[in-house]
This record gives sequence, structure tokens and C-alpha cells, in this order.
Amino acid sequence: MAKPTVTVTFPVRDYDLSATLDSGQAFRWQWVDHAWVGIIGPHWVRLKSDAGSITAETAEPVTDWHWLTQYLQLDLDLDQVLRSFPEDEPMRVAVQACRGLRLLRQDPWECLASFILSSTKQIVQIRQIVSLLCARFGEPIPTRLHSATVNAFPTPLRLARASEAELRSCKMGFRAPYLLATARAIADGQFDLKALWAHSPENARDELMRLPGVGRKIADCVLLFAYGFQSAFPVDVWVMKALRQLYFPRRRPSLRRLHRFSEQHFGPNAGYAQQYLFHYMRTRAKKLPAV
DNA sequence: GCCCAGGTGAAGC
DNA sequence: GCTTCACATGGG
Repeated sequence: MAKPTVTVTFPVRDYDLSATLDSGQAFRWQWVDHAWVGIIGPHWVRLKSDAGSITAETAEPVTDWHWLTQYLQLDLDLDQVLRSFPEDEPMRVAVQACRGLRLLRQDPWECLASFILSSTKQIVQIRQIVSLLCARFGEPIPTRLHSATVNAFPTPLRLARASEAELRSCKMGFRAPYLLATARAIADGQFDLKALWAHSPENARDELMRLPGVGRKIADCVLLFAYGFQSAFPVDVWVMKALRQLYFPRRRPSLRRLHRFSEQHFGPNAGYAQQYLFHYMRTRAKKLPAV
């Protein structure tokens, strides 16, 4: 067993850390003094990225870094994923625009709760809501920051004990009853997030969609960003725009049609392709406000 | 003021 | 099956 340390460096290839942590998968990462600062489970962590490596710094000595390598998916062969994409012009452009973008492997509960809060919200606002929720209900955890206290993501049990009004005070509006009911279902043991690991993607999706406030899109996000079902293909407003503009320029296909198209067209790593399309559309929109 | 945001659920056909 | 609407809140 390795000696406990507070820092570690991993060699990486084709890993765009900023694109990955800032692409609307996770909502707690902050860019502070040329580094990404965030919370993974009970760990506060600061990440710096160089040409061929990622360096992590924690608050307390660590022997087993699996929680981090798993979260960042450092063992994934990105080339193999990119090679599985369809060879068409839209995918070439999207990959070229953000090569090195990765999918994270997040905690299912945090991912589920965060995306329940995401509906018809901009990413900056989702961040704000999640931040308020953690500050108000999350357990304090050790940090190397002197300026602020840092909290873990609140447990289902803690949120289950909250009132709807308390949740609404975190600016989540009409999403409050959904989050509360979902937290209670999980805290009660009526719903078992761990059991989903054994399911097929389709069954796991059906299960997730039984939860209040969880429809097809949010279920697909959880399948993709937490459970690692890489065929899951969340279709939000940006991906819908991407598919319509890039693949159906002068028609207006239904959402159902787009789902069928995504299943047939993008292959076993469709979810990865989706994230490239999503990020491409968003960054392009930022650079070219007219389009 | 307006329109939009990593949507969902209920109600109407 | 589909379409329409309400639902809070804040950014541009």
C-alpha cells in the first residue's frame, strides 16, 4: 500500500479538464487561482492540469485514490470512444472543437438531485441552487481553503427531513416538491439507487422515471453521468438544436424521431457523442451570439 | 417589458 | 399517441 499523501499526479493524454468540469455535467466546480476546486463525496479537492498530467491536492492525506480516478475516468481510452463515433461532418466538427472533453462518473444521488433541479434553468443558475443547497444542508468537510467553509452534498436523509419551504429558500422554485419527494422515497428505502447497477439501461431508465420530477431527459443524464451507461443520450434544448440543425436542416422532426435517430446513428458511445454536440453548440453560441 | 433556460406532469384532444 | 400549459427564478 502506498504512503498517504496530500498530492498526487496522474499522467493523462487528451484530457481537457476545464471543458470536462465546466460542461454542465457537474455543478460544484469552481475556477480559483488557476485551479479547479470541488468536492467529490467527502473529499475536498483542488485539480491542476498540465500538458500531460493532472495534479490533485486534498485536505487530508490519502492512500487510495480510486474515488478520484473513477470520478475523472482516468483509465478510459478516449481514442477508442472517438473512433466509435459515426464518420460524418457534424461529429468531426464537434470533436475538433473540444477534443479531450470527457464524461465524469458521479455519485448517483448527487447527480439525480442536481438534475432534478436543472429543469428549465441555465447552468449558472443550477450551480447557484446547488451551492445554496449544500451550504444549507450539507455536512462540513475539511478543506485547505481558509476563506470559506466547504460542505458535502446533502444526503437524501437530510433533505427528507427538510420542509418544502426550506428547500424553496434555496431558489429552486417549483422543483422543491420533486426533490423533497425523491429524497423521501430514497431515505425511506422505497427506492434503491444501488439496485440500478444490476439493471439494463432501459430498465434502469424506467425505474428512475418513477421518481417525481424525473422524466426521460433527467433519467438519461443520470444513466450517463453517474451509472456510466454510455448509450444513454439525453436530449435537452441544446442537443435538440444540434440534431435539427446538423442532421435535419429543413425538417422539424419530433422528439420521438430524434430519440430513434440517436439510437441508430451514434453507436455504443452515443452518450459521449451527445456531450460533444452539447458542448460544441454551447461554446459556439458563446463565440457567435448571432447564431 | 420580452424571451429563454441541460423539463416534467397534468389536462385536453 | 400528440399538443398545450403552468410551474419559479434569474440572465441577457
